[in-house]
Amino acid sequence: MKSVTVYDIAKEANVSVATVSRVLNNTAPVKKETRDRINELINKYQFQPNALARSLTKKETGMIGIILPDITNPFFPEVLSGFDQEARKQGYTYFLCDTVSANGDSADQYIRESQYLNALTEKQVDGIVMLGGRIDLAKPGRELAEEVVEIGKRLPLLLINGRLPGSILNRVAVDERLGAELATRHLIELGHRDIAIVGGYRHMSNTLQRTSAFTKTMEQHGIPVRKEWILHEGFSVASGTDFINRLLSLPQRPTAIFCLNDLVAIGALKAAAKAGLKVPEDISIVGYDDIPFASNSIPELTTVSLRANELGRTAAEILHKMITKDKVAKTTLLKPELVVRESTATPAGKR
Amino acid sequence: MKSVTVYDIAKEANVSVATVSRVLNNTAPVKKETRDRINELINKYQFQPNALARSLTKKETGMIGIILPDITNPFFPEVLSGFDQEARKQGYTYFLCDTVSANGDSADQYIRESQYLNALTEKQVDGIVMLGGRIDLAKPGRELAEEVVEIGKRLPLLLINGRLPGSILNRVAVDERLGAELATRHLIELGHRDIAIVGGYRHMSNTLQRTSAFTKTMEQHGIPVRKEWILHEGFSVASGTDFINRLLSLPQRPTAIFCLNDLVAIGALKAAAKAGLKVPEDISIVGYDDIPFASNSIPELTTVSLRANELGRTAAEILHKMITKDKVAKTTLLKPELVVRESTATPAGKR
DNA sequence: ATGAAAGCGCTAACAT
DNA sequence: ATGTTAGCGCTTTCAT
Repeated sequence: MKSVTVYDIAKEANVSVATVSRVLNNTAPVKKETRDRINELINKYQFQPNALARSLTKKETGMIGIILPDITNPFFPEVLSGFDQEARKQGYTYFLCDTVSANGDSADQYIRESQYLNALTEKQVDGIVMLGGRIDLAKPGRELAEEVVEIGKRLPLLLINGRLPGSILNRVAVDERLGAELATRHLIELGHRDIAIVGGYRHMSNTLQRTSAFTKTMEQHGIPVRKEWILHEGFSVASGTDFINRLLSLPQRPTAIFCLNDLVAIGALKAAAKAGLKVPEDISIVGYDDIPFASNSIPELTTVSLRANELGRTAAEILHKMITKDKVAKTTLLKPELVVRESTATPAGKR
Repeated sequence: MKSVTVYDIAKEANVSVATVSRVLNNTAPVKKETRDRINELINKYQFQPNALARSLTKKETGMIGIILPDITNPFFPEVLSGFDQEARKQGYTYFLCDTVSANGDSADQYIRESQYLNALTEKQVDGIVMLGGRIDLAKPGRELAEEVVEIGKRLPLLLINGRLPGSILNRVAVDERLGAELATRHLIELGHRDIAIVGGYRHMSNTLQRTSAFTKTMEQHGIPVRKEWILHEGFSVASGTDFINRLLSLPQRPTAIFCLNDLVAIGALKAAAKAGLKVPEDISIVGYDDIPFASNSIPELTTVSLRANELGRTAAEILHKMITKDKVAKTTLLKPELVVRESTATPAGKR
């Protein structure tokens, strides 16, 4: 099926392709009469200009790419949704690049990131947003970092909630330390002193930052932090139940648990229920992220909201500015918010 | 920043662009010596062929589009994830087109669908997958349907879990009637006779089909269906709690509730808890979709699995076949599965 | 095995 | 206000 081109339209309208292009893009005045004639033909043939050809000459595609770890993790659809809103508003259409690897191997994930980075630049996207993966590493390998930085030099590249040490890449992020501080202080103010912190990965900078802020906040209140109540290595529901089971088997049990994401908190909720513990009466649980389900669990989860939607929206906004060469701050820091719901309360001993 | 092209490579290698193209695409034998020389240059300059230019001549882009209603609804990320897996395997990169409208107005959604349909064809995608929106309508308007059908004539277009009456469009779907039958029979076999069915929208074909299958199954077992226990108009958590509250205020209460999606079921779970009812002891609840959270609620939700991941994967497979002009069945029907967890049990009266 | 040149469909000077 | 033409960067006959 041969598709119709500007030439076909031009010929039938007895004008040159330039004129057709002019009415298409409204880029120069065209006599109403001929414009009408052309528009009629466009309608008649349902003519759609070939965006590839257009982009080839204009050197802009209106396409952007977003690389993220796993759309199946409920945090990301929220971010993506905000991103989508704003990107759409600016007229972009975007490639979704999910880097999840079937076997959970993170080396695979980084390879995938590289592949997508490549595919996206070949496709001449106007900009790229990255989220998770290597940019969340506490110390990413030199090559891993360099590759991204290199691409960041050739086109607008924005990191969400991550960084590449020493690089000049733009980023937008939610203040990790503040988030952890909010959660910790909430627990302390409720009267807790025996607080565990679980979830995350020791090799990820977010985990490190949050844990460090947690420790600092505890110390500021003169509360000791127990090593055996710090359990990392996991961001899943399953690891959440595992963490709590380990905690419960300890001679000394905490009265509150700060989970480094909501998935872990949900796992904790489940495990607590199975163990016959009531939340928050017997134990308080606070999550992190405020995924949609956090407000639908029983009890509803007290958590730290990363305002994911806004984060995504902001990212798209900034990327757009970068593309249009507007000035943007190198780092945009969003403030997280504590959302107090039902899973936290004053510890039993203090009521 | 001027980017390097085949010409630059060709010149420096003392060959013609044709030769460079040959080694790039491995499309004709090239003397090892010159091939090496070219590859070296490619490496040296980190040369990346411009995919736009390539696509312009090859008339294939390796890009596809997926149009869906709302990535924030946890069912869709599951589908998308399966789709992603397979699409990636086939070397496609895809545009995500989310048609959610801020104000929840479905007219807006259809407009958005049209816009994306247009944008995607202009961008010369190799194929399109549609999900939700107008294709879920029991009777879509003529224009709405025609537009899609028209596009389906020009390029591979596949519908997931939907249809356009009388059209010749390919589709892959999960058997709606079977799903509803599975859920209903499960409840009946448990001993329930007082069963309500809630959720969905009367103008959507899935709601109609499921409700009809529910009714039929009930009748086959000689169980009357009560009109006041059929509550449509909502797929959200909030509508779920609303449905159940209405049900509980009735003089006659059902002993089991079949919710047309998991979100509604979760709302029902919440409302039941607030009303002091124990699930499943006091009332049984079954959902539909098997979203990830269904296995994380307390109690865990008995539900009908649409095998979303597989659905997405299958869609990508079929679309690929359509693109490569392989033969494909017009309709591919997947079988849903009942997943029995904790939210259903024998009714109190029969224990 | 390699080169020359046409063409993919459009936009953007530059003319008129 | 409109036409001519030269690209954009690549692939692909057709020659050699």
